[in-house]
Amino acid sequence: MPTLSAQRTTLADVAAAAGVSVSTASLAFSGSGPIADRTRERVLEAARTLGYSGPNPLGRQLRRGRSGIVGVIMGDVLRRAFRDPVTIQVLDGLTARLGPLGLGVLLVPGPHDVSQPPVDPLVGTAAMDVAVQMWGGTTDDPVLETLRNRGVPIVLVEGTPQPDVAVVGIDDRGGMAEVTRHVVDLGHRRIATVTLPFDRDRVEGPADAARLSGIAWEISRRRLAGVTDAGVEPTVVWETPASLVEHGAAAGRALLQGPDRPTAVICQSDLLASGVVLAARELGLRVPEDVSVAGFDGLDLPWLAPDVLTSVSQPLAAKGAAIGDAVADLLAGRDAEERVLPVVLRVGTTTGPPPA
Amino acid sequence: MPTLSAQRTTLADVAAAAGVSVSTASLAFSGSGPIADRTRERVLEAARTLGYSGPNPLGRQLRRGRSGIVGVIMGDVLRRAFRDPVTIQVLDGLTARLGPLGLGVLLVPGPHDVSQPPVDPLVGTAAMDVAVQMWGGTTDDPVLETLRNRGVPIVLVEGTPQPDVAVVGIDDRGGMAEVTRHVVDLGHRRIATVTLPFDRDRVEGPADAARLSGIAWEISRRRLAGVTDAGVEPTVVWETPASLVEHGAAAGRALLQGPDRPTAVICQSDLLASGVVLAARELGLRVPEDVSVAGFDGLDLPWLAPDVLTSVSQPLAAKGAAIGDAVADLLAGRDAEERVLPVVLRVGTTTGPPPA
DNA sequence: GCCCCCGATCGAATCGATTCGAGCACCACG
DNA sequence: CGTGGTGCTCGAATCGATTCGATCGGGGGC
Repeated sequence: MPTLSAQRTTLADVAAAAGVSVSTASLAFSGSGPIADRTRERVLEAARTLGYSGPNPLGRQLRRGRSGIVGVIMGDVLRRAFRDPVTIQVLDGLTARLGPLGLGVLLVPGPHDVSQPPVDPLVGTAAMDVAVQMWGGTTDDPVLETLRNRGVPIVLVEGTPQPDVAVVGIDDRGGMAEVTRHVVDLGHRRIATVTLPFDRDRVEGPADAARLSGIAWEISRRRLAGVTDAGVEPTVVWETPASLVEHGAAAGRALLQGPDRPTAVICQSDLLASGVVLAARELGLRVPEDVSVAGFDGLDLPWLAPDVLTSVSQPLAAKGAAIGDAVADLLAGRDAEERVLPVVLRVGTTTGPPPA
Repeated sequence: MPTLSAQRTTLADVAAAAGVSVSTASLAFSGSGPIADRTRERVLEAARTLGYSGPNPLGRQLRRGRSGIVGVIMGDVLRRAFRDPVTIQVLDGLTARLGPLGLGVLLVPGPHDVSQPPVDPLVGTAAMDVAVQMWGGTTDDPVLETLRNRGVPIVLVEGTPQPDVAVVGIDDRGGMAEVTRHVVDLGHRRIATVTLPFDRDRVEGPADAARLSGIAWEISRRRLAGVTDAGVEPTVVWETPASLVEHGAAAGRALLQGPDRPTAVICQSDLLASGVVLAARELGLRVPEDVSVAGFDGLDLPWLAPDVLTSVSQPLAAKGAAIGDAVADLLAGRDAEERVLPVVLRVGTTTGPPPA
């Protein structure tokens, strides 16, 4: 039963079998420190015989004071967050950068819904050398609070800059201004906008002044500010509960009815925008002849083919890598500067001049 | 600087401050064992004063011999695996079940491509109490080999049953047979099928006898067998490199040309099927009047709306939960029985009688 | 031929908590 | 007033590896 013995075999056993001290055996595995080739061989041979597959990570971690784990806090239900290709691709870029550093990603779920406690127990108890919060992160975020108490360094993605927290983001505001100008330059004047959620309440529908003045989530606020920067006062600001195709479709159905419907809809995400496109088609409107639609993120959306969504491309893999760099900085004791990645306007086939 | 002191404060410090022994202080936190309320209060008070946020997980883990971590091995690049909603939703169900058990999920990437070493270093070195392999898992899988050497118990999802490994899966074969019979009953005779990858080579195109006889990945093999079970000999078996909309579209474009094109296409995943539907529309074919399309998984595909894909629904959250149960079994030292979850045919709007 | 130095190896302390058995004080009962 | 029991608290061992300083032996330099 190699399973059982493998679990119980320790470095001390191997050392004894090889006739060396524990410290020497340790050197044979870690490679740090001087050791004669012959000795190392002998130790490895003994390990092989005993079915010892290397030092127990738990012992190593305790001694080193490092777990080699980066906790990634998904700002929301896994399911929802994961249907967001943006998060996924960033996560992919992150793991790619973290792997060579010998670091692994521990998935920490956000709260499942408003009724549940806002902080997953793992946030307070799991071993992690650094935490990455993928979304949200207002100043009074209880998750950040907990992490700070533990003394875990934090990387915040697309959140509110604050002391003692490394921030990684993109130029949302500039990108949004750029795509808005593109739409304005085409001649549009009646422009509506569809936004990401404002806060944990996740309201759906047109936002009134009260809601507009209290947008908690940085990303929604910044992207909205971009529209204003371009000199546009949206006819409607439509708030969605999540960045999903179906919410975009619902927004589209609501916005694109009636005589004074907007001639262009600018969305804060590609998923929302593709929902609007589908809704427009459903209503018998041609895109872009009858209505122009723009998104944000620059995703490949195979199901819109042959159309290409006009959008603002953000460098997803690079963003993941930047997060990884920030993590490395914090681990090395450097304090990480704010990283803001550039975005670029992608003009597709879903925007054109407004109908005459 | 609460950060620094928090990191360095230990249970011993708290005990000293509270005027109790370390063991008593430990009891105050763990809650196991008898302790007077007043004493506990005193300890917690001292902890608060010192900015101690609870026992260091590393120490606890070493002592307990448990890390509280479940390693989840994504059978493929994160990016690709994550674009697969099936994996995501299962993962969500899994974390939901694992949370209450105090377990966290460590993401372990599969190899990025064929040229890279097939086993991520984390598989061999990261602390994990149980490993879950989400995909693949042939008998000679080097990942499983490594895990076995380490003595880490394994849960295999949709893989080849083998000794010492807990298996969770669904009734692929039965489900596929059912949907195939549905199509046959509608009157179809010329039926093509689009499959998931056969192996790490990820070939794209029609599969010849040689390839058909050597399908390494269990899931593709079983779903194909389901078609045969229903008495259907597919006119073409089209292999794809991954379960993605664009590969389905490519298959559709190739299959749906020419005079003796199939009247129905049965796909091994919904993503592939939706690609086929899009390709059909692109070619000016009506679905289901000109061609019927069926998928597998039972996903919500908002972009096909108002169409609903005929498919075989698998219980994704329940699958995640079943994996969690298997994990719990293994941790408790029970050996887990094989879990096979039922599937159910969902007749949508994409299948109908063949053209006259 | 002697001494010094360097490379290899070893011992022992340490990381931070958990846990078991022993000890102790106090209460209740006889 | 003595004894048995109960309920807390404490000491010490332990989990498995890393690492620093000390030791030992052999080869090279003078």
